[in-house]
Amino acid sequence: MALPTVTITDVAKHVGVSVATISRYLSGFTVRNGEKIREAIIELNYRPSAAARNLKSGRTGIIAIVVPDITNPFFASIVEGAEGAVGEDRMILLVNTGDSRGREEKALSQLFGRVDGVIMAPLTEDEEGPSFFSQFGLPIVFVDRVTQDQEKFSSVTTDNIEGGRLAIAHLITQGHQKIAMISGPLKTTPGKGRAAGYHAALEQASIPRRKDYFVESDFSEAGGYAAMCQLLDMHEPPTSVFVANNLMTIGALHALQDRGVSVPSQISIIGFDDLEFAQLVNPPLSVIARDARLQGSQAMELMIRQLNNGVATPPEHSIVDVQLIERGSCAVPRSSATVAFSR
Amino acid sequence: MALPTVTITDVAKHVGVSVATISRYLSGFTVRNGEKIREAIIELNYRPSAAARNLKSGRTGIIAIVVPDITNPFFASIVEGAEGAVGEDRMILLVNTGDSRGREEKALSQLFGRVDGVIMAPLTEDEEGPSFFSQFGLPIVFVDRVTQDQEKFSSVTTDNIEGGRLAIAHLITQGHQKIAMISGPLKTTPGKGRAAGYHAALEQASIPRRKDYFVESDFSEAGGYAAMCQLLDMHEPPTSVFVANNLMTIGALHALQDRGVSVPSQISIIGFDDLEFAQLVNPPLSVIARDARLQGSQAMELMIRQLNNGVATPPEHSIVDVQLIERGSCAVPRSSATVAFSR
DNA sequence: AGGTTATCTGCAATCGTTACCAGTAGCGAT
DNA sequence: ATCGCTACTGGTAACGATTGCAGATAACCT
Repeated sequence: MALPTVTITDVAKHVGVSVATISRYLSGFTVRNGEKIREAIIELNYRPSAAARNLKSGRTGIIAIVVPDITNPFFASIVEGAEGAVGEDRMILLVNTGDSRGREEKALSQLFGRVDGVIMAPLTEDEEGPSFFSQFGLPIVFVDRVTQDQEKFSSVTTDNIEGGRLAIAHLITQGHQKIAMISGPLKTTPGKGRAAGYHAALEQASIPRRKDYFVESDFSEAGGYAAMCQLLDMHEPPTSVFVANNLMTIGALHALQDRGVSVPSQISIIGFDDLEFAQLVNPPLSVIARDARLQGSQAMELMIRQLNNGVATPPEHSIVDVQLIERGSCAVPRSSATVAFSR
Repeated sequence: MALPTVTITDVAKHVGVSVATISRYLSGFTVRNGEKIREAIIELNYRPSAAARNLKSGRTGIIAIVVPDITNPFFASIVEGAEGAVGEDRMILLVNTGDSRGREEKALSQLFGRVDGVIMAPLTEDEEGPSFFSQFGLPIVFVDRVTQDQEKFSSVTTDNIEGGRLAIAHLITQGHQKIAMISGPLKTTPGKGRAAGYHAALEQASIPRRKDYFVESDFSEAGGYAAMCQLLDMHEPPTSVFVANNLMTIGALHALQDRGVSVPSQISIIGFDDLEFAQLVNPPLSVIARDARLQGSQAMELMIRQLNNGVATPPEHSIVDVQLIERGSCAVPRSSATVAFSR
């Protein structure tokens, strides 16, 4: 290992031609000593320096994906989808910002010059004025969440409002009136959208809005746990809860388990984002699902199109569908009478 | 966007000094016009070209992580752990090989020159002779799985044998005699190790080995499903099953659910690798757990140490512990009489 | 054989940055 | 004024590859 790095010059010397010829051979031109060169490359174990190529061409062949949390199955699926669509001659650089705004900014600035473009789920979208991203100088495709730079950058989002509506409509159909929501942060696109769907569906059914049935949390498991506890501790707890993402759903289910509250006989639960194990939970979890992998691959396709067409390409906005998957965690409320849960 | 890229030369001209001075300013030396330079950099929005720096220095500041499947929570945790240990001045490039040997080799060759080192969970370890990796010319740290290049590359693995033994010992303690295993591929390190633990524990308890109770599968959910079906279809099915990884466990549970076999009253199940939701499954799943995040961070630490100390650093081998987490999917076998499961 | 293409070749410039080297300015001491 | 010292500066050669240009070679035709 660590043999003195072999360069194109070494190969040229070894064969007895100029570096230009080697370079041309490598880029597919027919060369007189092609066979000899091929052998020399193998013998010397020559690998072209990506760094030098990048410098010359200005392209890196790398696309960054910036996500807040790779252990969230949703983001993992996005990455997988993007990975599948990236093609032969490009690679993915993953950045996990760990829900830290600082890391996100730092990472982004470090990305410059290392990648040709960035696919990202930004942490917050409450940028004031001309956003940080617009000065970034690299193509960006937003996925799952968007900023105000709609007219500048492409995006692939979910029909969050419809998702929220579907969930609540499902609960209403089953006779629920006391419908709570454990929401994500309202300053994020999905947080806002799903909450809007919740409120819209309630309004449509003329169910009055109860402030205490709407808990804004943070899309984390711990947050979901705490929020569910808060709902259970109420004097007049809801008969059903819509939980706005997968991690909070896991937390909420843990809370219910710890409190010994049974689903769906005592309370109905519907989550957002399907999970590999949603069917194995007791009872199988009903969810609003969407195709995260598709979101990832679409984002990658938008990015590649943009890179190939040049900077003049106008941004595109794609929205993937949501669907209700009924499994059994939602049922007719046991009684319309107030039932307080024991601590 | 896409303004003509501003280089160090532009900054130099703008300030009226030489490029050398700008370069020195950037690397932290005190220069006469430091303040002016700072302003010019901001005004022109100058970002140093990573490509040029790479070419000059020979370092990229990027460490690759190559995993077979990023949607597997175990690998996602590894990545997260590594991400946390990577430090300020390095980044992670993720490669998802999708269980394809071809992609793995291709990716590896593309990685050359783009990264300073590779942390990887190799797909197969049955390399004959001097392995592919030894010619790779870049530092490698193997994680979870190792190749025969022990004396050449560092690794962070799990005590798989002990894990297998723990699982089986637990079942034996509860009175099981008909203990089956759904194993991973025997040509992989973890597959081999866990199977060895299984056999060792049986032998120690003087339980005769039954070939038909050992099913070699492929670490995938579908594989686990099929293997469990095979076991259930037996004339004399086992009373307990040790499933060698998380995805196969999910598959196996699905199979049991589809067949209406209840756990643990009809069959006991113990998995390998904890899952976020293991406690939410019905019944809560007992597993052999290990700290995947720790494995990731240790791998990254080994890599960084190696990069800092130079190539002469001897390889190190770290093994992380396993532990039994009892939750309730294992119980005393209902009866020692043969019970066949209906299809 | 001579002339005309069609291919292939080497030279050298270039990408943006860093590092070496020599040089100059500033400043206090002589 | 001169000297020596420090602290900074600019010019320039790399790093390894690609590419336009002009020249060389081969191929083809009459």
